[in-house]
Amino acid sequence: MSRENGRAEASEAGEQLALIREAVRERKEDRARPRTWRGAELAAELPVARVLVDKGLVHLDRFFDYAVPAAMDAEAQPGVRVRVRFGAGEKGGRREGGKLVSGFIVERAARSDYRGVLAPVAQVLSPERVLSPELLALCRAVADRYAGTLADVVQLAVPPRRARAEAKPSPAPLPPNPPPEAGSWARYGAGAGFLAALTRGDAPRAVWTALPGPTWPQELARAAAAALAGGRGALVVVPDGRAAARVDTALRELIGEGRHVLLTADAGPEERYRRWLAVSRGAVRGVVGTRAAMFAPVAGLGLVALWDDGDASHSDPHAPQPHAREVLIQRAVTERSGFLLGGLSCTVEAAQLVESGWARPLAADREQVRAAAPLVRTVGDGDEARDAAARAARLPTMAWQTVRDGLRRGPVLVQVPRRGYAPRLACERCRTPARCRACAGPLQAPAAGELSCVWCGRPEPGWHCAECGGGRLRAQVVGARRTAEELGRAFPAVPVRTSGRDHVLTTVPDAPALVVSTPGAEPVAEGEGYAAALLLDGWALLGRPDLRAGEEALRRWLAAAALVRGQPAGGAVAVIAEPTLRPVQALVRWDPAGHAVRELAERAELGFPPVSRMASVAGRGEDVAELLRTAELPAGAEVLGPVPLPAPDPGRPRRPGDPAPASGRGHPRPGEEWERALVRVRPGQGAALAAALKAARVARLVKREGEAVRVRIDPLDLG
DNA sequence: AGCACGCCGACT
DNA sequence: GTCGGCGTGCTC
Repeated sequence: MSRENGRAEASEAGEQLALIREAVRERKEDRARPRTWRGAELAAELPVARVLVDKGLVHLDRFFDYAVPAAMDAEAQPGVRVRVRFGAGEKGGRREGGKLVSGFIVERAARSDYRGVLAPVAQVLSPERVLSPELLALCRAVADRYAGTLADVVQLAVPPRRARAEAKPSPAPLPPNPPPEAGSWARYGAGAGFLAALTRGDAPRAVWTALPGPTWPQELARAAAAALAGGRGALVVVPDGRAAARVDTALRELIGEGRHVLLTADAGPEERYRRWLAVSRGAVRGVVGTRAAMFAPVAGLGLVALWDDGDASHSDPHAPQPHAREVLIQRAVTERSGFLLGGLSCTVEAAQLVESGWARPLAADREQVRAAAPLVRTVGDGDEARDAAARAARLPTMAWQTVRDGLRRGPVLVQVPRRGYAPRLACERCRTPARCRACAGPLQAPAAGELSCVWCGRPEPGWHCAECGGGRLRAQVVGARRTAEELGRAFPAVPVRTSGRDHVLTTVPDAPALVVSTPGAEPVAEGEGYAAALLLDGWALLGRPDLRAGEEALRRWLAAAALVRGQPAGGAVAVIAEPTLRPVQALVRWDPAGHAVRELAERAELGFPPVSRMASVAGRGEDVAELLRTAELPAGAEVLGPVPLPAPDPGRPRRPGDPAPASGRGHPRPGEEWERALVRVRPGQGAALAAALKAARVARLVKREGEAVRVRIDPLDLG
């Protein structure tokens, strides 16, 4: 910078300072208006506070400068929550009124680029620096990736304030625990080495295919303990409170009290904030929690771990709907920490991390798998039952025998699908899913209307199966849980216990019983585990109109089957589903990683996510079209559709866990026709896609053209 | 989103 | 001449 330049800037800054001082003096003299502050002077150093104003409006996704009164100088540090007047008009060189809104100071500065009179910070809500520079950078990165606003992401990352929790000091940090033994990690070839690398301070990245059985919480805890032993932080994110409690217990057994916290909703807001503060203040370096914990401001992160990334609850329902896997990948990279993505199953995204070389596989050899997994047998639902009792229960003979034999030795798990899965169309003869010839999207048949593509809307009147040439389609109809009731009647001497959405059982005793459960609610059987499991209605899971149907079916089957004793201990599983289907075969062979690799290859071939990247744009037809026309999409971007958006099912109220209708405003109003388009880009262009869609949306909002549109990066419901 | 400013038509 | 219609643009 030249001498002249420097001087010019300095004098400009001086002038501005004088202007600010004058404005503040005027305010002081204006006694008619009550003030929340009484400072006569501005802070001597860095009198400007850059503030993130907490209003979710897309076009306000930037910082605003405020003056820092001297009285607030010490407390008005970057990261604190403040109240500021926002939206006031200027009158005679002075600001009047304006609504009090809250925000965060993100930076203190010597001068402002704003050519006007700065309003003073109205109030520092608390001196607690909750939005650290690291957390701010993470929120910024997540907002960019998901075409969302910083304020929206910060709202997810920083829990609401609880004054009482802030008043208490956090306990003093404890010295690191000694490194843990390898324990059950010894069953995995690279397991002990992975733990050692975490303790040493390295940043190993692994996709871990967990062996069936109840030990994975201990293994997650051991990995966290290994990172903590090296004096670094560890963050473990799991899908639900039940899993979190199991990992929490395991970690406490390993490293004792006081070195980690459990961050879940059921602790209550105040207790949760107290624990979050202990992490934020650096008093505690270990975190086990559910989705929202993915942002936990752990100091010196040495490990981020995610369990079961295929579980839908890892996707935040609040705008901009970030996925825990993507957020933790981001953290592993920028915070140079180790990374562990584990599950009984394996998602396509996880397989892609391995295939791209970003992470390494962490799996046991086949011998270990065979020893730990139950014997899985499969039977197509067309097979006739030969004996009368089996026919009464509407079950194929083999399934019936599996249950009967299991009940002699212990509890038997019966997995029934949840209701409400929409059917997908498949070839009647060979059951190959029906796909669009133009974009390979799934086909749908509206109640009255012709066959068309769910993605691009192209009609497909003369469909013929690409595999076998068949010309007839079948829609899969859910068989229902009635089978389970009938099963209960068929074994009258055995107690029937149910676990579902409303009452979830945590455990069941090690005694003969039929345990009927929906996927995800399976109780853990005490002792050795279930003697057998019966997985019913595979077609309902496989027939969902979703790109991930196969992966999801396998994930749920594996989760249930992993609760059954290993084959050497007599554990047996019967799955009722077409034996030739890929997920069924993967279950029989207990090979989730292989399944994911094959799915990944197929998605690459068809141009599906995550190999390509997608975004969905929904809104009134004219608004969708306008947004897509104005957006400067990356080269080669492909727009599929738009197609009419199916009206939300009014018969089924939303329940927790259901995907939320995103981003607050902008629902189809009665009588309003909504459309949805998908935008598909090549790998590596996801960031450009998000940026383009965000820019186009901002431009539209600034110009106040049309209604809001919903933009969703990595949409889950790809019909 | 609010709210103030501004540039044209009917009124005292 | 002045009041006020709501189109346009900004919010530190």
